[in-house]
Amino acid sequence: MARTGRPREFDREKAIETAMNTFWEKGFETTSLADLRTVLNLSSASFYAAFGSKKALYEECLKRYTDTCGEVTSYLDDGSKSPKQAIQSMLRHTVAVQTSSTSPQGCMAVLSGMNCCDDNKEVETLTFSVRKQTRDAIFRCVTRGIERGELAATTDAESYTLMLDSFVKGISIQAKDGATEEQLLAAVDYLLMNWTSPMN
Amino acid sequence: MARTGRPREFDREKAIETAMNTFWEKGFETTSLADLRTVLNLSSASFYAAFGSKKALYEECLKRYTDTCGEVTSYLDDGSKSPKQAIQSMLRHTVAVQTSSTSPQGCMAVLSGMNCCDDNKEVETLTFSVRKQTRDAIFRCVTRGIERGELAATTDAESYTLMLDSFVKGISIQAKDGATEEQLLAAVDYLLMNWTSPMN
DNA sequence: TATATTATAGATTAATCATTCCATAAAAGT
DNA sequence: ACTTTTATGGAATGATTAATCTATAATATA
Repeated sequence: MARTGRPREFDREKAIETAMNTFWEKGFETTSLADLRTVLNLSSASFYAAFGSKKALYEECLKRYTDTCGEVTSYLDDGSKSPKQAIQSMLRHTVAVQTSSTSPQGCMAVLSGMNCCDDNKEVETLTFSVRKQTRDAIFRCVTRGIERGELAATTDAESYTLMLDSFVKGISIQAKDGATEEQLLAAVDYLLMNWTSPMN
Repeated sequence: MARTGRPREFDREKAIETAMNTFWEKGFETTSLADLRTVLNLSSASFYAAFGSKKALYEECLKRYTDTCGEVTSYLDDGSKSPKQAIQSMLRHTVAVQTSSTSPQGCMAVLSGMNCCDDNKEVETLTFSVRKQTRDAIFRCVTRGIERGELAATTDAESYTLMLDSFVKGISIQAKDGATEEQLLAAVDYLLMNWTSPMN
């Protein structure tokens, strides 16, 4: 059964991508509905018919982000690599995405939903859960590193994870502040010297 | 010559401290003038007579922050300590401040002025310069570490600084996300294992 | 006591905020 | 052709934004 009614005149998927980039660059609170209507070239009625609300659109955009360029758990949970290699490839991918000239700098989950007013605390909660997912995946990777003997058996997985994850979250600030891919890749190399690897 | 006219009924210095904490916790854009008037218990006229504008007050608050609890360059430029010890004491102080229960979590220069609308780009610029000052001080410290032989002579000071500073900036996100002082101090210890110190 | 100066409370402003309403248009189903 | 359904453009909504205005109050100086 095909859809009835007047067909939409714009590509909803492309609109989400465009809105994602806007939220990513400017943040949830700082992106006004007028901003969205401008970049999407939509009337108010069309916007609300298609997306429900600014907040609902943001949720779709954040999901799009974690489903595409912001996805990192696949790197960290890749059992075909050594834990150190998994962390390394995740970090390199993260640096590449966050310094790319074709998308906003930094991580959407760090930069776009950190400070919301009381009415929009769900947005903070949502971005927090994304940040937590990354941290949990790093923890799994560190745990495997200890199990495999890549890291000392005495390593406190939680603290070591927090060390790595703090660096990861800091990349967003550096990228936003103008650090280049080359500079951050070199920083990644220095960080991983910390990871004592008797095997490679 | 004493000041003439009706005396102010509130303590301007205390007001700056209070406003600083509000901006620090909620961010510049998310803190409304109504919010400020509430926490300061001030009428609009009194507010503008005393501070000029929301932006001008923010500037005073950020200066207050970097002059007090947000001050870190003194740790990094302390020549009486070894460069590694200087970095370490700076990191420990930073962790203590950013996880203290008596003030907002994280760093004001990272969290309060990251995403501003077009009218308030000066606020972004201002917080950026604060972040840059910290990075420059870390760079000086790293350079001294190389000169003294604490770090390998082949160390790229810029990249190593970026590695350390990314961690520093990431502390803000972790603190805001609920990391405790103990957890972050342990993370600091793991980070500094990276700093190869033949001398201590 | 009179004047100059500054602070106060509270109303007011124009702009912007996210959202909704209304009339019309374009498609599918009967 | 007619009804149902959904999308559209554009005006209108009430709330909130930062900032200003008006009138009055409290101080120092002359």
